[in-house]
Amino acid sequence: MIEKNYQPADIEGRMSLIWEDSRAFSAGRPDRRDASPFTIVIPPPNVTGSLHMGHALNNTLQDILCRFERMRGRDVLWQPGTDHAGIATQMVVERQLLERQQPGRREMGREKFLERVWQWKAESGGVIINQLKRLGASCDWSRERFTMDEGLSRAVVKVFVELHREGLIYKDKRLVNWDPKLLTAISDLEVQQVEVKGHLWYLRYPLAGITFNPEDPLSYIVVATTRPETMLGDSGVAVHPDDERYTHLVGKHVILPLVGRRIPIVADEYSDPEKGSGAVKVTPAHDFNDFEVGRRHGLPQISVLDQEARINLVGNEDYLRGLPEGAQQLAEELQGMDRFAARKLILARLEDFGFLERTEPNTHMVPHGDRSGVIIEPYLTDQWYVDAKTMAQPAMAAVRSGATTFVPKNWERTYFEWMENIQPWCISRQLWWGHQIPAWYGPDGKVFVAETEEEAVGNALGYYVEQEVITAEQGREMALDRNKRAGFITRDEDVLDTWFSSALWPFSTLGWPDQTPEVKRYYPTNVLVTGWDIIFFWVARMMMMGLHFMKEAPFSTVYIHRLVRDEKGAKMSKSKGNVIDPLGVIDDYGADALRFALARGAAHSHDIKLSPQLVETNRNFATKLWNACRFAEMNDCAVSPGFDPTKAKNTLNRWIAHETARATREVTEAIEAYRFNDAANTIYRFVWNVYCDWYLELAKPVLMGEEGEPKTETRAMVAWERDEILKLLHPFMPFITEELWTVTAKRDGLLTLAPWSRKASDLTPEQLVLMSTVGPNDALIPPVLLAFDAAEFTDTSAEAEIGWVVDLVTAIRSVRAEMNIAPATLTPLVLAGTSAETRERVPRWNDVIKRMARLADISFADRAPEGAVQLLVRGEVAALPLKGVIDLAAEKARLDKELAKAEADIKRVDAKLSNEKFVANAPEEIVEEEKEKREAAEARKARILEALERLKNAA
RNA sequence: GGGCGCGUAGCUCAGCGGGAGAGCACCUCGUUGACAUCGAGGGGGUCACAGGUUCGAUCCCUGUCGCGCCCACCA
Repeated sequence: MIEKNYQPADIEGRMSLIWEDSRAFSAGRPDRRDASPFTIVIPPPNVTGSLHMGHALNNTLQDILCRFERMRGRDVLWQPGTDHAGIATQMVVERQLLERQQPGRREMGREKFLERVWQWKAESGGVIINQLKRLGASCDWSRERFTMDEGLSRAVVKVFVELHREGLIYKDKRLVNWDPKLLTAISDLEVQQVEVKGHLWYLRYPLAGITFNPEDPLSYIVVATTRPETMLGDSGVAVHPDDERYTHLVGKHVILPLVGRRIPIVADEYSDPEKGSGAVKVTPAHDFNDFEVGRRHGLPQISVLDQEARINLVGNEDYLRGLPEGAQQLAEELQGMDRFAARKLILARLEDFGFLERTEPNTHMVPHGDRSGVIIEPYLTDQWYVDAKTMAQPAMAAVRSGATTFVPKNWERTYFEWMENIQPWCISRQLWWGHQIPAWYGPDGKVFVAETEEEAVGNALGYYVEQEVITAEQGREMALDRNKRAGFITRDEDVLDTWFSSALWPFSTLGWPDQTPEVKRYYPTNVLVTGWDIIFFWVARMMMMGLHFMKEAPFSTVYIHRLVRDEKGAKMSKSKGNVIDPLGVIDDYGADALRFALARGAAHSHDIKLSPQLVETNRNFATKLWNACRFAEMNDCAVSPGFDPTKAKNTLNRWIAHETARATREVTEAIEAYRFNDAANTIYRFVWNVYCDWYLELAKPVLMGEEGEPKTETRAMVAWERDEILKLLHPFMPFITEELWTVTAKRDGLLTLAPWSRKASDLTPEQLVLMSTVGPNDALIPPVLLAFDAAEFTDTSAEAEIGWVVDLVTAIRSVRAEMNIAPATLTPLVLAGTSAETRERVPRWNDVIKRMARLADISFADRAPEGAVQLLVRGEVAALPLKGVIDLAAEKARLDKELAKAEADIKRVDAKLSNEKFVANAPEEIVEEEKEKREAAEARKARILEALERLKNAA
């Protein structure tokens, strides 16, 4: 028995358990061994994460695909898991320590701290997994993975070691984006350019050998800068080689103000004559461009800041080298000062001595750390890099060749754009939480990279014994005792960028580097579903790693969805306070309603604007479905074992079967094309506007009438239809559909494992496999199946007959409303001059039409009675004799309006048909259509004129 | 500076070469035997603007204006 009221919360809790108990979502189910696999790897949420609307959308879409393919008989693996999220997690735990006034990370030491993080992970990590379950995500939860699992860590080490051996991972000393708050290097992608209102300062750099005089422009050269404090590290001034203003100065020197360093003026194309003064100061250790300029001209790299971006000059050999007496004083004064405080002081000094020419306001982009929010400092350090440029080549080729396709296709351009300009990927992070880099150093700094400590240490000791740095005996002792080798062989302290392990996700989760059966069966995956914000972070890097290690792209399709925004279109953010919590929405309206709202909004080229009200609308839809099923139940509409919908005799039943086949086809094609919104909207309309509004309403007289064959058939058809709807809707609204499936009949199995279309159930397993074979670009081959279905169900005569009923009822309702006829007033209907076809139809629909159009009776006549309202339905006249009730003038006005419309139609068509070029150039069928339109309009006009004539007579 | 996307009914969006669509909101009517979380009906749009291609343009091309986003080391 279906409960009277739809209560999503009850249902959803229950259904989750049932699915879990039946292991419905397990990959490799015995009944699917011969089926073709379908794999999706979840974008692993951070262990620190909790479900937000972006997750809700992302996972709803994945779930739709997985449930759809599962119902089509495929062996689905939706691989779940979480990401260790290096920086984010470390920050969470550090904050917790601070809140509890416990010793900080550094006081604890690395080992203790990591223990603490693992403890945190065990206690509160991964709450998001349960939240995903509440959303209805049909992952194979038994296969949940974590990027720092033993197995996945093994994959990380293996990849690092192999890429290092191949020269694709290397260590380099160059400028990195340094986060002075988190005290770690970060990658280009973790830097956000933020527009900042600042200043452009024009500085006078005195020429060497000439006495500086602020009044004499020939005694100095002007450089402009937004970061005056970096002048401490200047080691040159660059001018453009073709800039005639400065050619005579190239090769000469300037004396760096305040500092006193003598630095050269060089000619370099980097310098832009249009910008600033046309001469630019060169600070190789604090600016990416200057770094390159400095390299080209052999200028020294003078780093003047420490890790926390404080001035560091005292004892700084690079800085002090070649400085005159007295330089020490400035160094001491500035030492330890924050970079911005130092800027102020330096500017004041420059001004005091006449070195500051002028100051201009200047708005420019300043790099910020996306986690810390502080200004990033280009900083000279040793870091590990991936040769992304080399690895990007196969990754681009795979997309170019179509081995991997982006949907929508435009994103490929974005992908190429980035890949073509890719920079070395800095993968080392000065953090503790993460995969520690498998590199060990000897006393001379030589690097030993290996998969295990034993191996690396063995190699190192062997090397140093051979070099006679240590004796063989010492080597043996150190090999056996970690304490003995401490200080001699040390491990790299750094960990890898979180995205390094994420990049391996499509194969590391399957057990790689072991050649597991899962790797064989489920790699490459079919589709990756994600937002555009992590195309670079994640998608591109999975492509690189997948192609390199698996020799195949990790997925054949990348579906990129849009963002979820609030109802006004603003990005949801905590600070704006416009965040809609998916779990709250689920509490209020149910997961199904939320999912359907998201799916209906998931258009290709628009972000989704979500409001609670929108979810409510979709909850109402669920209620509608619920009540439709209750109606079926109340009328004893039950699944009938031998029932074959293709053999239905009743026109109405043939019609709904026809409509269902059409809807099934449309929904299937839409999901295949990742047009989730089209799919969901098609079902919405089919269920509400076709099944409920017309089919059930038209079936009522039969269902409430006497027992007999029509009633038996209709009951079976109502139930069959209900089941088809539950199937179509299941990928979108899994909970309510599974509940209704369970409650409405004794079933052999769960809906979630039921065959997608009726015919699929009739196919042999071999046929099913054949049809779900993956083709190029993951194109499935269901058109075979659909053509089959459609042909079998197509019934144009049923369509025409029910169409006529629908039009007739609609026309009568419309005119009754217009004429303000009370619903209680039953009016007679006279069909005038009807065709034999109509005459034959009427008895079949007599009850229905009377009921739905509020009629007293239906009769035939040669012509419409005088003073009747005359309607045109499919070219024939339906008259409502309402003499006395209707306002003749109003009726005349109504007919005049229709006449005008018919005449306008004729006129427009005539304009076309009389155009020789149109007749000559337009396709034949279009011309033919236009002619038919004209005829129809002419006929309509004739009928309306007759009607007007009769009206006149009545008056 | 480069790139992408979007401007269609009050709102959110479909449609993307041959007569302007949906949902929500709005107005009118309705306690009809699944459903008021509902039913019936209705109003409302020079499809941003200007050119071009075409027999024909909301749809294709070019430009303009407006909005949003991404990338970029420019002093």
